[in-house]
Amino acid sequence: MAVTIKDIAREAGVSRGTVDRVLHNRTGVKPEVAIKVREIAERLGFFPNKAGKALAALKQPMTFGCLLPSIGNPFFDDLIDGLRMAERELSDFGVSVDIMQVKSFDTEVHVRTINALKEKNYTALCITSVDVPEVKQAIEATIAKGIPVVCVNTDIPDSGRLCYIGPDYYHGGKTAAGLLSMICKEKASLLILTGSFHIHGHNERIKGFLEGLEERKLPFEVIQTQESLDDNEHAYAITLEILEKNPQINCIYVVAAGVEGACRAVIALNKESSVKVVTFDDIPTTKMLVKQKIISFTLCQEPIQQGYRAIQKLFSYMMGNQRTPLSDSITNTIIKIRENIED
Amino acid sequence: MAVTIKDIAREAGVSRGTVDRVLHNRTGVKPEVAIKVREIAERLGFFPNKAGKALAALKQPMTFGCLLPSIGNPFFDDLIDGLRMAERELSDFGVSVDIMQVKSFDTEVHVRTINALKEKNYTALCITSVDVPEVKQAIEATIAKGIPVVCVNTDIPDSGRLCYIGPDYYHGGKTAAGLLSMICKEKASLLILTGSFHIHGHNERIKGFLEGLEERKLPFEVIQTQESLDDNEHAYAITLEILEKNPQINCIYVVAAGVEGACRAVIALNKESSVKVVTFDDIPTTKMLVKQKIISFTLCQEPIQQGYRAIQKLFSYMMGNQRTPLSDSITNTIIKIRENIED
DNA sequence: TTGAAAGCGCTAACAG
DNA sequence: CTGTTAGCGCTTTCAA
Repeated sequence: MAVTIKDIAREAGVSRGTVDRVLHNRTGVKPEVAIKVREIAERLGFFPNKAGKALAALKQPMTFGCLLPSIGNPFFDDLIDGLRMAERELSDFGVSVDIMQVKSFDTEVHVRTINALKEKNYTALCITSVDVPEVKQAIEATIAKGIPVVCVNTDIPDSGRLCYIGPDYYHGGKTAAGLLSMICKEKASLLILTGSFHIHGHNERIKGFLEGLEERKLPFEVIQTQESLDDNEHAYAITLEILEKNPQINCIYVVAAGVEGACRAVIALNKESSVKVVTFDDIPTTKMLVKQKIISFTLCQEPIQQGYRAIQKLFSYMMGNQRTPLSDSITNTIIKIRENIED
Repeated sequence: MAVTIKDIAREAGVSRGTVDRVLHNRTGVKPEVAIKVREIAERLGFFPNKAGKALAALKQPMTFGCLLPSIGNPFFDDLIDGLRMAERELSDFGVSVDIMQVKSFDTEVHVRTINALKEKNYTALCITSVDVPEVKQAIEATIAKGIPVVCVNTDIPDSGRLCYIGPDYYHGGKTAAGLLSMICKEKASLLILTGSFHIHGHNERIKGFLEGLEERKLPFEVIQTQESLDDNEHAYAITLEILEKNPQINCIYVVAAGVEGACRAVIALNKESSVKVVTFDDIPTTKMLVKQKIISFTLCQEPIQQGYRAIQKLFSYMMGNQRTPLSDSITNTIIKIRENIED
């Protein structure tokens, strides 16, 4: 049986209450007693029991607030599933999760929402936002109020956030390049479809991709790089136009949303077999297109894990002594082809 | 706050002890009272609180016994990491894990070990063994003694095991075929290296592979299928010989261990660029060979998850009412190439 | 500055 | 057949 707070109390000749006070760095303990208790705890290798702690914590249940730019973006469905899964698993420990969904990555909307969440006195926040100064400030203010924040899916460095949980976008791009150069024997003439030139993750995916192609020594030429603005109709229109004007294009690299639109253009031009499409994530339409072999492969980022781990991390942080910093959690780059797309 | 046993007791006008008895189907409760309590529990949507349960359970700690044919097989290192990870996470709930490692899949050794584990009165067992009648009987005897069993990595159906946690071998083979047909433009002349013709999983990987190639319409010819007996030296020798005799071979499909040996032969014959090697799992030597591009890709089966989930499943089964059967947990087929092999 | 006690939800042992 | 009680480990409150 592990060592308990009682053991420490007995050993130190004090009461359990005093030990608890010391262990939580609360005031009102004679310094010499505190030192002695700490020494004994250390020596005995004390580690607080989760079950006992959780049970006592039930009296002060915790609620985590989330901000997700998920409206109209099916990618987040899986991430939300992960959040809910963690909530379910931790509900017996008094945890609940509130999700605030917004549409788009508009800075003003995000700042307003973060401030609203701050006022609601959540135990902690879990957010997916944009790396701009205004948002950073809103996060700093939240943390200053004593509400810890984690970033999920998109990092906002230097904001004071506890940690980042999400993919390594650069690495995803590089993996795309690796696989493409395995399936592509001729020179690659590329159409790159990004979501927005202002989103860091999208840029990283392009950078990793191009550097990866060079590393693999696949000859290539970027014919054009365009923004889809995460909109299928727009993606369809520009893909159609560019493919028509540049018949030499044999590969489309879709960095963000707009996958279905781009593929629709490929199909409309009867280029399913001459143009390879490489994408990210596996929202339902993407899955279908992989199964139909319109998309050669798609790279996923474990969205369920992202949601799940974010909540688990916050929980363990709140349950811990709140002084141990959390480490980042980078999700894997998962290659999906027709055969394993339904995994 | 969720509904507790106390709420039910009050509502039913009985004591907490009685409610507990009913909920655990223990004897000594007047049938009509039992019915009433059950009805109220149902109506209130009662679900026992994990933390409370765990705390009480500390008085009767549980120990799970494991059997793994892991000696000399680095694949199991990751699986063991998963077991230990779960043990660590659940240690506060009184869980500990004993691992019994054996060498090889020898039936007699396995039966003897299972019987030994049975006598040690573990709370439950978690085993990787062979699907043969003798082992099946040993498992049945263990279960008859009241010790539940789960199968990890390799299923033993109809043995009464609670559930299977591991890969879908057939599906792994099919995925290998899918990817191979994407990177291979000419007819595939195959050397298939299996571990043993008597291991079901290995056969499934071959079956899935061949059927997958047909589905993808990649022309192919199996030049030879040989047993490596999971031994690198043996794999080296036969690969060397077969490659020399059949220079048309352009693809080696390694279903089990012996990867390093097979690759050594490819290197010895300077065939790194003319022969594609496709393997399973990512033990250290395999990782290295993927990085060196000797192996085109390797298919992994989430070994850490296998160990982790096995223990978690046993725990939740023992903590639950022990009447809800466990569902199988099929791990994903993870494609790894040079770029994501270190994920 | 400290100790004692109550209680989180559940289980088990003991009385009746 | 059923109620009472004690206790798992920890936190918090009240009292001293």
